[in-house]
Amino acid sequence: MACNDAASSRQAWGAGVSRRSFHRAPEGERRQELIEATLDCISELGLKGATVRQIAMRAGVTAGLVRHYFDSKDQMIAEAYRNVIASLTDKAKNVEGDPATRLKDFIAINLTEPVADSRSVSLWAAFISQVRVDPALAEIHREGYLAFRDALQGLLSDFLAAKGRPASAEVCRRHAIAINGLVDGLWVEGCLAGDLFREGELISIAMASVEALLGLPIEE
Amino acid sequence: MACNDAASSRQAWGAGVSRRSFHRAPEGERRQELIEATLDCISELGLKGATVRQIAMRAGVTAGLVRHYFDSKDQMIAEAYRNVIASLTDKAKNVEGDPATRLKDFIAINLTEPVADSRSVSLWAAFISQVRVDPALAEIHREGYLAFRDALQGLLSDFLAAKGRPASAEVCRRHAIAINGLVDGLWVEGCLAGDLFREGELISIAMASVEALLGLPIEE
DNA sequence: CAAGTTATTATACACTTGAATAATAACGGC
DNA sequence: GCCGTTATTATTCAAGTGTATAATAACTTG
Repeated sequence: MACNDAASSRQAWGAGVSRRSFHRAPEGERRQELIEATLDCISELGLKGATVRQIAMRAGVTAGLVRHYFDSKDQMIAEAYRNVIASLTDKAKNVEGDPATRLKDFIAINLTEPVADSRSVSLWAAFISQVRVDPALAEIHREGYLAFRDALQGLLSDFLAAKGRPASAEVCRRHAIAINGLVDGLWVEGCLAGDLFREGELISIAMASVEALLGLPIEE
Repeated sequence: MACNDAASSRQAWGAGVSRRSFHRAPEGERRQELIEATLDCISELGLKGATVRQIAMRAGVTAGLVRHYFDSKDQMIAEAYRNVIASLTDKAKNVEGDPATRLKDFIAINLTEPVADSRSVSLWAAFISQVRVDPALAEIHREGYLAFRDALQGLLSDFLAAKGRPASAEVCRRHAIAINGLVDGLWVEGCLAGDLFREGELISIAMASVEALLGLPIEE
């Protein structure tokens, strides 16, 4: 984020032996910038548009630098994937308050920006499409999915208990699978074609659906 | 499907001026073979592994032929996308029988092979990831989604009427959005990590969820 | 402020890509 | 059975790919 206008900081160049001036980024910062640039490229240009040169250009550095921070382009992309999964799940896992509020917020967060936007779903889809190709990505997906579902299952367990209807782990598991599917499906379509839905409609549908699935009102 | 072993049909070659013998495919057949090979490549190697040469090899022809059937590689891929969408929606749209059976079959079909398999979801994701890049693909997706949801909405409308609980278009729309999301979400996860679920579990969860969402048993 | 370390640049390389071209083998009509 | 049409092959091309390497500018340490 610090000094990305490298493109404009070229000096005279071409005449003598001098080369472009540059900025030495602090520890770890350039790494994150490169990952961010990678994700920008993937979401805007597709996976095959995310070339080393294109990524470096966005990050305001030259292509060679990529190999100084990562063993290979593929490794950088795998690391970028972990970043995406984390950004999609972190926000939802940090909900706070009483069980009903936490459940409600969990659903709303996943259907609201920044989790729900076209960039996120593009990135998610790009990686999903590689799950069959690269087993490492498959493993990352699997962990992310299970962590997400487990978090949801915990929320449901607490919620049902608080409502005086404690449920077995098995029942909670089935509810978690269903609600996870519901939220994921609505998230995808909302991201891809948000204009097909009215403002707040998806959240409203999601809330009503969860209430129907659990057979309980979420609010007091 | 007819004569794919072109790789083995090379003749002497190399010595004189003769070239590889080949088979002139009937009208439209080669086109479909190329599309099929394209989809195979995308699902197994990813979008960027689906090169003209790789695709041609799978189809048992040489790379140049692609441009004889399609204006460009991109156009061929767009056409392949239409193929995928069609294969994902056709089976589900042709359900027959009484309203309850049609609804039940619709859900089951979407969560059973061949609709629900890792190849399908890979292809779907590969294209979804390009929706932001290529507006033509965005339009194809939009049409496919709406057709699918409209079909579901019709099924729901018939089902509710048959159960003596006719519902307005608006109510059916909301139910269709929710159930579509639910089925899509379960479909994705089932395709990606089917081993996380027991045999038939996803269908069982989907059926129970739809009953809860509609507030009605599906069976008699 | 000098010397050493290294993050960064510039350039080169071998290879792959989608596309264009010309030659030719396969087939349909007569 | 020959001939014209065209589907198919073989080859070429310029542009783009990830990676390797050497030079160098920026910072760190004394």
